[in-house]
Formats: sequence, structure tokens, C-alpha cells
Amino acid sequence: MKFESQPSYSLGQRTPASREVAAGENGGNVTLVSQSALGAINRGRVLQALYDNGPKSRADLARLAGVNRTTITGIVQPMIEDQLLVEGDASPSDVKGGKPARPLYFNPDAPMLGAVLLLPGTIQACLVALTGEIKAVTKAEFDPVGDTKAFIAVMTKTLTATLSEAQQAPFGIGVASAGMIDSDNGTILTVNLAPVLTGLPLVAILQKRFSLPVVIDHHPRALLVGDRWFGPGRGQQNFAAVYTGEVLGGAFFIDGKVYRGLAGSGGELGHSVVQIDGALCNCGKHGCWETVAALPWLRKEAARMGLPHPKSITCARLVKEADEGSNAADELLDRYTRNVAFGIVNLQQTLCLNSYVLHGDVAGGGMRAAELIRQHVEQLVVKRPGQEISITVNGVGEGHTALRGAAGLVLSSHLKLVI
Amino acid sequence: MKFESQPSYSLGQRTPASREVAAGENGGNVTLVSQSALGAINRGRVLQALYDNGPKSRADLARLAGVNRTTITGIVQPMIEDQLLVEGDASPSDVKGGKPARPLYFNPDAPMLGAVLLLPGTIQACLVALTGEIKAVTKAEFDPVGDTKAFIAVMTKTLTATLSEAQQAPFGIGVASAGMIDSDNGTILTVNLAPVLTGLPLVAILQKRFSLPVVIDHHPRALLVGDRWFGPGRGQQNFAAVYTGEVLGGAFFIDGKVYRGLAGSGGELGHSVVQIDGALCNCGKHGCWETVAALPWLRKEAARMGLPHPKSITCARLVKEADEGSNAADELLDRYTRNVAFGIVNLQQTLCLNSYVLHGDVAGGGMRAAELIRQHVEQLVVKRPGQEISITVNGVGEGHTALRGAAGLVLSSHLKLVI
DNA sequence: ATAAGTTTGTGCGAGGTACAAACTAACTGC
DNA sequence: GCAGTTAGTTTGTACCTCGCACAAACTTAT
Repeated sequence: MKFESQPSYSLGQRTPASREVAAGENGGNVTLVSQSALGAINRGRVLQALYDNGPKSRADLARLAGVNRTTITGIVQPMIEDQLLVEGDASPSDVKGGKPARPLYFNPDAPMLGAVLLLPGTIQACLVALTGEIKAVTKAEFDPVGDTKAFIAVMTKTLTATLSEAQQAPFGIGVASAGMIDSDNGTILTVNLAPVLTGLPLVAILQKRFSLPVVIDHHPRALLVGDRWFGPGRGQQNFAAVYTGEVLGGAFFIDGKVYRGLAGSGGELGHSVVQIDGALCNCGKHGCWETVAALPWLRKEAARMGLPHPKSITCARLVKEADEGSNAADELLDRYTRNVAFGIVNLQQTLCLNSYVLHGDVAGGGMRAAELIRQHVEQLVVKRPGQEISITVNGVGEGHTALRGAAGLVLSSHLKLVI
Repeated sequence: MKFESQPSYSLGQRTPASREVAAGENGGNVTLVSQSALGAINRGRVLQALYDNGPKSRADLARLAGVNRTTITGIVQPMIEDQLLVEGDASPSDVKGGKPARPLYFNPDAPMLGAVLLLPGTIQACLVALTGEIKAVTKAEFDPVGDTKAFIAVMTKTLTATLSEAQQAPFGIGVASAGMIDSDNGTILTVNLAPVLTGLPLVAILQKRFSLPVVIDHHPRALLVGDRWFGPGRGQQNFAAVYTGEVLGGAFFIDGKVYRGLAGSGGELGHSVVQIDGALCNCGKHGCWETVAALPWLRKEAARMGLPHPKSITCARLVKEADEGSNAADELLDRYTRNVAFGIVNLQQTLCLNSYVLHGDVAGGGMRAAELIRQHVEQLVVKRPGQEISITVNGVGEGHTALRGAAGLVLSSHLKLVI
């Protein structure tokens, strides 16, 4: 499979914008905004506005961005010519009179994005259209404690199968992986439940194999980006994604940007402390949030309280049993959601994002669990006047959010929305 | 081609109380960077580079920013003509040969900045030069539970005394205040220990009285800015300022910007939870960080352990007594610093800033306390390979950091460094 | 049916910004 | 004294956004 180079104005690698940013990262701490970077920035922002708001006409975009209509035309026209965007049919204007607006949106036939979700033991690959549609899903399994070469073979085979279904060369490949990831250097640091991945420079391997831009990030951050592009975080400037399950993690969208700490760290919330000298955690410390709000805790408590089938307890089942009248389930659900709430409370006190999207096990508990968590958070947080905290779930879709997020990572990294 | 108004793949439901989300979607936070704004941005960044790196020649600045020398000349020349910057004497070049560079820096005779530090019961006002020098300090006291008019009278009198010593009109006035501040609207929300300030629209009052730009922010954030402009945070892109004393607070510098949450909140770390169902806090909740790492806890423990003069115990005295051989002091110091460390650990796990500047009581403990805290943090954090965590103190100067920070706030808003 | 009004989208020139090339100034070393 | 090097300036060019004018397309009133 051989891929052509990409259009030069936005999604390619060698635009002045990316060179500018690279120079900034390399050299000093100061980066001036150059003329050519400006164009790339504004192009990126127009695209972002399209993602955030859905199909919009040039005039709408101009109003949204507070710029002249002609500016939007200038930005948008080359993209239409390159078939990245398409002009829709004139929609009946909601205002009376006037020339009807022609909405613009992403071309469904534009190049897609490769996306990979890497969890202990399983690989999922797919293609994501710019419109968010998921196609050509391929799944495979690998031995978490096996041989590195075997893993790479499975990975390339899976990805090749998926990418071969693309009509044109994808813009790039995004990988969402469990564990601790160094997204700056594109390597997997450690995955507790899959030692075979430890230290794997996956970005370099895939880049070499497929000759495409490759981006990797950790699972919660992919969920965040998935929420932001195509989920409840759409259009929001500040929110957090929180994942609960066997482990806990989170990621933040701050001031319109994905927060990515030094070397792509941050958001390792599972091991923040909510109980000094509390229960022993997998990490060797005591009283981590993970010791009271993850599935192992829930299983242990379910067993202690004599609930049926404690080994396979989930939030979803807890909600079901509580709805069916089990007092024990109701009580445990309350304690579970309260424990989850503590981590969100600490986030709220720290960053005050006001908006949280839940994934993983508690998301399986649906609206009921979300509302319980919201109530606990409200009780436990020092509220400011006029402040409203929103807790949403986005748990459906078998990893589709993470896959869309992985795709979104590629898009974000190539749009260079950062100034 | 026809588009659906709302894309069909937006998964996830929203909790009933999420008016903010709808507002966010509608409001459209998209802003393009205009050509004219570009100049202002770059001017600001050049000035920031001067602050961060000290006097620098045009050529140095150009290298630092990765731009053409002519660009720097174009930016800098008007500022020299405006007497904001001055050209220094040709310094002996460190490289051999070539025309010697003329370093640029802030004109000591340029307009200064007004700064006010507002703590329960006391007002401190001063002038801050662009070089960081502090002049014309005026102090006054007010009744924390008294009359609002009386407070305003004291405030205007103090500020008038200070401002009258300025040769030229200052660029503006920056206020750093204890308590909960709405920096967006320029009002003091609540100050627990000074009810007279509750709900005071201080920015509006001072703006009207002095006809100058006025900025207000809460105390920890002023410390942060003070650290950033003139302290250990100089030139850093990511760090946190942490204040301990009667209360705990913090503020963050993230990716080269002061983090200012919605309505200027965030950083209210004192009431993050480190001990679920722990001791009762002033705020009415249980187990806040403030219950184990602030002065009230230290006094209580000192009394319990039989240390001398427990009512006036401070970290500084604890260090002194421990150095003099008191085992009890040594043990309490260890526990105190460990408790402080927990809050920093949670910050580190969340944001991974890697660099923390201590203020307030623990800063009084100097290097000894900082090193103890650092050791505890290192033990309690899940470390990533190659990661180093730095803990520094900046406790000297009787509020000078906060005053410089207050001045820095004006500068930031005046220079429009934030995009 | 016709005219007036409204909104969308597009040329064109103006204004501003950064960049590249070429130039002068000043200093070092042989 | 001359070559080499670095700093800062001048000049022309490319690029971007903005405001204005104008055609296109649709609604509404007469």
C-alpha cells in the first residue's frame, strides 16, 4: 500500500505552521505568531467551529467567529476545491427573505482517519470519517505477556486489514492505549495488565510501516477527544472525561485545548489520595482514589454485603438490582457513587471545570448513577454562587468514543490549533 | 447534498441541569486571530521574553523567538520611542568578533504599576517598577467586621498616598485579595475572616475613583504571577504556587498561561478531600486538605504533643527546634510536611506540573521544609521515568511576591498576553 | 406580475504584518 | 590592513484580514 502526500494547507505535516511550532518547542520558550502560521491557525479554527456546531454556512461561520464573510470565503474555498469540505443544498432560511445559505460540512468522501484502540489483550482498529462515521472495524487479540514481535505482527496485520478498505490514503493513524503513555515521544511506558507493551515505541514502528503520521495517547485522553468531537463535550471549552473500571483515569479539556502535561502525562487521577494511610493500592501506596472507586473495591464490598454474584458486579447491575428493590444494592450504589464523587470533587476544587463526562463502569449505570454522583458532588464541593455542575455519561458504543477520540487526536495534532 | 441539522452520532444524554451546555453551543467561542491582533500578540510575547530572560539584544530575541531580526526591530523600535524600553550599553560580546549587541530592557523611568495586597484587617499598597522594584509602600489597617464605607475610605486613602508618589500615571492598579474572588466581574465574593468585604465590587469602585485600569485576583494567583514575573517561576511554562497558612490555596501556570477557571475560580485546593469522612473542616465538609495541613492542625498537634507555646507554632519555629535537637519537633515537622505533601501529590497526579513554589507558613521553614516535602512527594507519587519534581520556597519579603504579582496581573491584562 | 427589501457570497483595493535579501556598522584576529 | 563575523537597518515582497461595492437568490408587499 502506497500513499500520496497530503494537501498542503492544513492536514499535511510540512506546513509552515508545524515548522513554526516545532521550532518553538525546540528553541526558546517564546514563539511569535508568524503570518503563514496565522492562516493555518484560522483554517484550523474554522474547521473546529464546523465540528463543534455542525454544518454551517459561510455567513454563519463569519458571525460565529466575528470576522468578515470574505475572510471565511477565503479560508473555505481552497478546502472545497480540495474536496475536504462540501457545500450542501441551500437550506430553507429560518429568517424571512434573503438568499438562502449554503451549509458547509466535511466531505463524507474525504480521506478518513485510522484509529486504533489498544487494551490489554485486544486490538481494535477502524476508519473514522471526518463526519464521525466508523467503518471497517477489525478486531484481534494478542497475548498480554507474550512476545513483542508477535504483538507487532498482530498489530500490523489488523491495521493493514482496516486501512486497505480506505478509498484514499488516510490523514493519519491515532492510537488510544491503556496504561502510561509518553505521547511526546510516542512510546508506551507501562501497561500493568499487558507487559508485552512495556517500552514499545509504537509510533515509530507504525510510522515506518505505514508511512503515515501516527499519534498515540492514553485511553482517557482519547475518550476526552471523542467526547469533544462527537459526544457530550462537543463545543465545550472546559470539561473533563473520567473513566472508571478496573482502574481510574481522567483527562481534561481546558480553555478549548486538550490538557497534555509534560511528556503527555497528567490525568493519572486513580492514584491521587483521598484517604491518607488508607487501603493498600496496586501501585504500592495507600488510600488512592482507585482503592475506593474502582471495580475491585465494588466486588469486595458486594461480597462483604452478601450481594449475589459479587465477582461479576457492575454499576449497571447494581442500578438494576436497586431499581428492583434491593436495599443492599441501593446502599452500595450510594456508597460507590459517593466514592466516585470524591475524585470529581477534588478535580472540581482544583480546576473548576464544572462539567464531567463519565465513561466505563459507572457510565454503565446510566442517568441514575450520573445523577447520584452529581448529588454527592454538589454536597461535597464548596459551591460558588451561580455555579452549576453537570455530570454526563457517554458509555455506549463498545469503545466507539475511544476510537473516534483516537481519530480526533490525529486531526487535532495536524490542525495545530495551538498558537 | 443534504445535511442533518444535528449529527446523528452524538451519543450520551445530558443531565437535566445543563443550561450552560446549551449556552456554550450557542455562544460560539470561536475566534479567529486577526492581522491587527497579531501585532499586539507578538509585542506582548517579546516583552514576556524580556521579562523571562532579562536584558537581551534584538538578535538574541530573534533567535529566542525563532523569527527574523527585522521583525524584532519593528516590534521593539516603537517601544523604545515610547520610552518603555531602553537600549543598554554595548556589552562585550561573548562570542568573538562581530558588532557588539545592545541589550534592551525596561526603562526604570517608565510608568509604574499600582499594587494592593488585601488581607483580613490589613491593606498594603505600593508601586512596582517594570523591573520589579518596589517603592512607596503604604500600610493601613481596617476593621474586618466594620462598615463598608469606612473600609473604602481607608482603601482610597492608602492607595492615594501611594499613587501620589508616582512620577507619571501608572499603567493600572492590581489588587490581590484573600478569599473567594470573581476576577471576571471584579468583585470580592466572600472573605471568611473579613465579612466587610463580602460582595464588594472593588474593581468598579477603584476604577471610578482613580480612572485607571484595575484588575483583581485572589491571593494565591497573585503569588503565582509574582513567582512567574520575578521569582522562581520566571521563564517556566508549567508550575504551581501553593500557599499554606491559616488556609490553603494554590494557583497554576499551565502551558505558559495563568490558569483562571470559570469566573476566575479554580485552585481552591484547601477543600479538596484527602481523608474521606475525616475531621470536620471550617467549610462544613470532612477531611479537607486544610484540616491536616494548615496552621490550626499544627497548633492542635503541637499542643497534643506537648511542644512549647503551641498557640504560636509555625513551620519556621518547628524547623529551628528540630535543628536544636527536639525529637518531638522533628516528628511533628515530618508529619506536617507529609500532610502538605499529600495535596501536592494530588496536584501532581492530576496536572503533572513537576514544579511547585511554596508560600506562607511552610515557606517559613525554608529549604529544610521544602526538601522534606519533596521527599514525601517523591515517595507518594507514581513516578514516571526521567521525571524530576522540584519544590522551591519563595516566602521572603513580607508580601512582596504578592504585590509584584498584583502588579504583574495589570501588566498581563495591559499587554494582552492571553489570546 | 412587479418592485422593494433582505441575506448570501464574491471581486477588488487598502492597510498592516512578517520575511528575505542586501546593506552598513562595529568588532576580532591574523 | 584585510578577511571574517555579528548586529541592526533599509527596501521590496508575500500574505492575510477588512471594508466596500455588487450580483444572485429569495420573500413580501402592492
